[in-house]
Amino acid sequence: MDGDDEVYDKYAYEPFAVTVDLAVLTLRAGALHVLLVERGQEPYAGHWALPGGFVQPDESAETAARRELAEETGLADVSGLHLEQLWTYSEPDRDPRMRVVSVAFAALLPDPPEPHGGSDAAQARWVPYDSARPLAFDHDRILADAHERVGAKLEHTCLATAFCPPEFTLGELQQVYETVWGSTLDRPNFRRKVLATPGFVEPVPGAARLTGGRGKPAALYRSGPATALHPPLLRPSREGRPA
Amino acid sequence: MDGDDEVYDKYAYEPFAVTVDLAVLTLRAGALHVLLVERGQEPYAGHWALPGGFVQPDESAETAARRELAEETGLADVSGLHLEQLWTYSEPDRDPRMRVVSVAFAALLPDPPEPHGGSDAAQARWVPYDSARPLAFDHDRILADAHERVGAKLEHTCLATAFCPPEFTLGELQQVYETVWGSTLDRPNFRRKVLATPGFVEPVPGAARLTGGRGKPAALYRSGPATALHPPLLRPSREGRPA
DNA sequence: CTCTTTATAGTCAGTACGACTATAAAGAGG
DNA sequence: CCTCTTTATAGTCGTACTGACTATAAAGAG
Repeated sequence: MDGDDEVYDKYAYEPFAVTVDLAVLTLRAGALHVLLVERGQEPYAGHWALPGGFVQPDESAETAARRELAEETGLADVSGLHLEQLWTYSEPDRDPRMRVVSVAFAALLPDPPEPHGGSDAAQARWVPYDSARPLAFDHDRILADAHERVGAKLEHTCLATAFCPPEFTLGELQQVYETVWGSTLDRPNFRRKVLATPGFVEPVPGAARLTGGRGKPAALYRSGPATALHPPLLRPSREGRPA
Repeated sequence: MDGDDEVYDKYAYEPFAVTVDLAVLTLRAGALHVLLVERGQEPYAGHWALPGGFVQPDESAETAARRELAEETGLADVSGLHLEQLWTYSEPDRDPRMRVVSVAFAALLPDPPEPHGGSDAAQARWVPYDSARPLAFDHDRILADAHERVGAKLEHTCLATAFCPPEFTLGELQQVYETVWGSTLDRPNFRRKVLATPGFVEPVPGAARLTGGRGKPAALYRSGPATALHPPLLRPSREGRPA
C-alpha cells in the first residue's frame, strides 16, 4: 500500500470497484463441474458468468468470497469448505462499465447441493467444465486459471479430499485426481502412494466398507491431519508446465 | 466481478483505493536482501516499508508494479525482470487511514544497483532480510509470504537464474538455493541435478571460465529455455510445508 | 613447494515409482 | 448354482532419482 503521501490524495478516490469472483468446482458423475450464473443485465446479458459480487466496506475479500459462496450455493455451512485465493485481475478494460479490480477465488465442494437456489442473483447452475465456455468478461481465463491451480495443488497437497465426502474410498479419491488432471492413473500404484503418505488418509474405524457398487466392497477412509505431500504425487509427464 | 446489478450502484463507488506493494529481493554477499523505503508521513512515519504505490486509472496492477519497480530501483530497463503476483491483501483495517486493497508482487533481481535513487519516495535501501522487521502496516506478512513463495518456486521452476547475472557458475546458482532456503546443499549432487535437467542451464560457448576466486575456475553457464523442473528439486526435508 | 580452496568426476545404496501380475470379493446373468 | 465381469487389494520387478560419500583437478595463498 501507499506510495508517498503526496500522491495519496490525488489517486485515492479514483472510482475503483473491488469485487470477488468465484470458481466453484465439484465432481458430479465423474466429471468436473463449475457453478455458473446467468447474467440478467448488460453487458453480457444472457451470458453465463462466474458467481461473484462487490466487496463490502467492512469485508475482506476472503469474507466477501465466503459470503457469496454461501449465497450462491444455498449451503447452510460453508465454513469448512476449501476456499483459495487465486489471482487478482486488474486490466483497465476488463469491465466495459467502469474500473473493476477482481480478486478471484477457487472453492472446492464434495457433492453438489443440487438446487442451490441462490439468493440475489439470477439462476445458477452446475455446468460441466468442458462446456462452460464462453463466459462473460474475462471469466474464461479465470476459470482456466482455477483449473490449473487446483490441478497443481493436487500434486503436493492433500487438497483432493476437499472434493470428497467425509468418508470415501480410495477409488473415489483416485477419481478426483483423474478427473481434474484428465488422465488415468494406475490403481495399485495410486493406492500405494496414498497409503504410504502419513496422515493423508486414515481408515475409518470398525472396518467400515462401502458396498452397493459392482465389485468388491472398498474400505472407507477419511481425511487425515496432513496437508502436504512429500514427495509430491506428480501428474503424468507433461514436459513444460507453466511456472 | 459484478454481482447482480441491483447492488451495482450501491457499492461501486465506495472509496476503495487499490495499491501495489513490492517485495524486491536480491542476493548481496551471500545474503538475501530486500528493498525498503523509509516512510515520511504518518502513519508509521520513520518506519520502513515495502515500496509501492497507487494503481493509476489506466494501469493494471502488473503495469503499476513494474512502474514502481523502475522508479524505486532506478533501473533503466526492468522489462526483463521477473515480477510475480503474490497475493492480494484486503483486510478492512490494514491501513488506518482508509480502505486500501493491495496487490502484492515479488520481484527478483540479479545484482543490486547500489544507489537506486528512487524518484518520488523517501530514501530507499537494501536491507538484509533477517533484519528487515518490523515493517509498517502488514508488510511483515507480505515479506514473509514473498519469501515462502520464492522458496517454493525454486523447487519446481527455473526461477533461480533470475537472481543470477546473465552468465554465472553453478556455484553461484547453488548459492541462490542455499540462501533462499537457508540450508546447505551437497555440491556434486546439486551439479548433477541441474545438469541433468534439460534446458535449465546451458554452457557458455567458447569454454569460458570464471577465475579470480580462490579455487579452480568454474565453467560459466547461462539460463536455458526451460521454465519448469521435472522432477522438482526439493528442499531438504521439512515435514509439514504450508499448503 | 605445499596447503587450502573450489570445481568436477564418480561410486554406492536406499527409495520411489511405473508397469505389471495375481488374488479376493462382490453383483449380473444365465 | 455357476461363471463372468467388475472393482479392490496384494505383491513383484526393474529403473530412475537421490543422498552420502570419495577422489581428482586446478587455481591462489603463504
